[in-house]
Amino acid sequence: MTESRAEAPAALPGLGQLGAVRQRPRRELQAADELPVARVMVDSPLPHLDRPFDYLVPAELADVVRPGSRVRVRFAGRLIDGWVLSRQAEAEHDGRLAYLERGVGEVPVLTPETAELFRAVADRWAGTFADVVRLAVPPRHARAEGAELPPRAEPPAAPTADEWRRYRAGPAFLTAVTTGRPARAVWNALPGEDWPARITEAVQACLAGGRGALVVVPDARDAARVDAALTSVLGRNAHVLLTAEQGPEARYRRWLAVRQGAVRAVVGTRGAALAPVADLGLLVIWDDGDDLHAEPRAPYPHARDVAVLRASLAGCALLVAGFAETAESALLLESGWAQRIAADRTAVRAATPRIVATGDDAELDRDPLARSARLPALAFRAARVALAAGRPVLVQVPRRGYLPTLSCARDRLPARCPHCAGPLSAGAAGAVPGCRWCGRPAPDWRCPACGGGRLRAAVVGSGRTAEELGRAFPGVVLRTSAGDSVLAEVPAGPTLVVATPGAEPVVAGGYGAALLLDGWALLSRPDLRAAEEAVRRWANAIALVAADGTVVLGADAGLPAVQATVRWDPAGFADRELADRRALGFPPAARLASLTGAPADVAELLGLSQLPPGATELGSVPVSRRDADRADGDQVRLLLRVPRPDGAELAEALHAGAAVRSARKSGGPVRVMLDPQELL
DNA sequence: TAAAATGCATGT
DNA sequence: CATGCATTTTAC
Repeated sequence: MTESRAEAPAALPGLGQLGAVRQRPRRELQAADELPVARVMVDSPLPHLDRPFDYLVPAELADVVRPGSRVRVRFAGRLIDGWVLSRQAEAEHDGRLAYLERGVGEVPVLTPETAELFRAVADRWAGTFADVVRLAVPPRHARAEGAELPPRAEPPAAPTADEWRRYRAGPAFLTAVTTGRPARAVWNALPGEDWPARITEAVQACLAGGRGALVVVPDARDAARVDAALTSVLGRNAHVLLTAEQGPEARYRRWLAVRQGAVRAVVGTRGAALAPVADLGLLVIWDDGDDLHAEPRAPYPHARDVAVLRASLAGCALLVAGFAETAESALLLESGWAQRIAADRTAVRAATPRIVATGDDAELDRDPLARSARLPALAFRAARVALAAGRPVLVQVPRRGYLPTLSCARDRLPARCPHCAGPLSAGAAGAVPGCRWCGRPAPDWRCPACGGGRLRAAVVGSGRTAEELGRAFPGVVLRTSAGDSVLAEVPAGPTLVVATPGAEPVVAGGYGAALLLDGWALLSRPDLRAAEEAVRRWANAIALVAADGTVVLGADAGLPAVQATVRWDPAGFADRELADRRALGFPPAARLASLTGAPADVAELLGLSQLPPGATELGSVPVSRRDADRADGDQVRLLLRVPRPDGAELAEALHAGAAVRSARKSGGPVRVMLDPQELL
């Protein structure tokens, strides 16, 4: 019922075989009277086909094929899917036009706003429109199309901004959202903040003003928390939850309800940043430093950057929120594009538990067994006090599986390449250390901080923590939340909760204490974002601790990341991080692109791309074969850097280069990523 | 997977 | 050096 076919007339009887072949059943179709040309984007992964194609709209489809409609078209012989960008009076193509084969579904899947957004996302990340549509529009499910839409919820009253009064500019932001002004803010949430409730108030403010709202969170557990908060305030029908782990039918049904404007608020994970919310008034992104916001499928957009782009295009309000703050957020503030929403120091002090860093005990550190068996005395005492008072204790342990890399033997700062500031790696045992980015050897490396020349391998992996703790605190209930058994919540009471970052359960009233172990390991990771990531993980754990609780941070108190955490100064840390990145020429101060593929293919793409004049090549390095990746040949990765203003030009050049390669059908695939998340 | 363009062998 | 048939390329 939902498919409309442009029927070809039945073959005429009596027409000879030869005749039938000669004048091909040239379908006697008539073009629509009004706007007979449809401008169509075809669903092809080939970059050189990433442009509109003109088709004639048969009269039978005149009413069902609208801008945004999904269609089937004959393209180079085969039938493929496409999306109608617009209906036109005239074609741009001067050759013969084919007719659209049929329409698919009644509801146009693209809106003018999302069509523009998808094009902008494709352009920003050097990808194709079709790739972005694939991320944004769930697979069609015919049964879901027949489903009834939920009843429309009435706009709620504007919320009281009571809890937002703790933050400077907080109530003003809610007012701006209610009145439809495109306010843009970076919100530094206080520890212990019931952030799903605050976000719910912002959504309520937006709905009260008659516009739609969209909330993007890192994972399904966070989405469920916001979903519950929204339901408790707005009821069941005012919003939907859009996450990848729903079944295809439910997913498409909810997406359609949003598309048709039956539901005006959405909470979901990264893909939801592209959801077709009608008349968007507010975008919220929570914990934008979480790498789950980075989409692992082409063209690899980051949900925060999508949100920033979309807020600009749609002219809507944006709230970039979290307990921690990223260098990207700091740049939004520095440029004046966004304003900060934060509490003053008095309120911060009142809300923050006591946080102490243990420093690092060199002796414990040298012996990993001793390290896991003997908790620093401070941590042991804090845990015992909390448990004795009948309160739960959170123990945060890093996930296993970090790469062995090199750091200064004395102060443990990551060893960086003197030439390009990439991380040094030992490579084969005993080999000369070399740079993971530019491949240069660094035989006479010296630590820029302390002048030391000795390197040490930083290998991490603490799986035994739970066991060891059980022995240290006999008789105490021990729960773990990690990997595929993540707890959303634990009951209040004297429990030891061992969790990996991102999997910490919440507890009513907050934890009595938190022990953040192996901090030095987090900080000595080779990643560019290691320090920012460490601060973010610590901040998220600290935020779960009661204001009268204690946090023991197992890291050297002299390190800037540790100091910022102990003082609860995520904003100051982000500013500093931004300055550091600028000095090194890294995102977000500069824009990078990585090209990964067989050496010849990478070289070919580079040769075909007209890079902006300011582009510099950071050299190509062999890429270690990723887990289940194809076994074929050695791959290299090339990094390109341009000044931030040239980012669009860089993306365009690479897309154009890829288009030439695909038109030529030459060579194997090259993966292009802009501002890639992990820079090992 | 349909037409158009190109390549190629064959016969004059 | 046309002609017919096979193969490759284009893509509306």
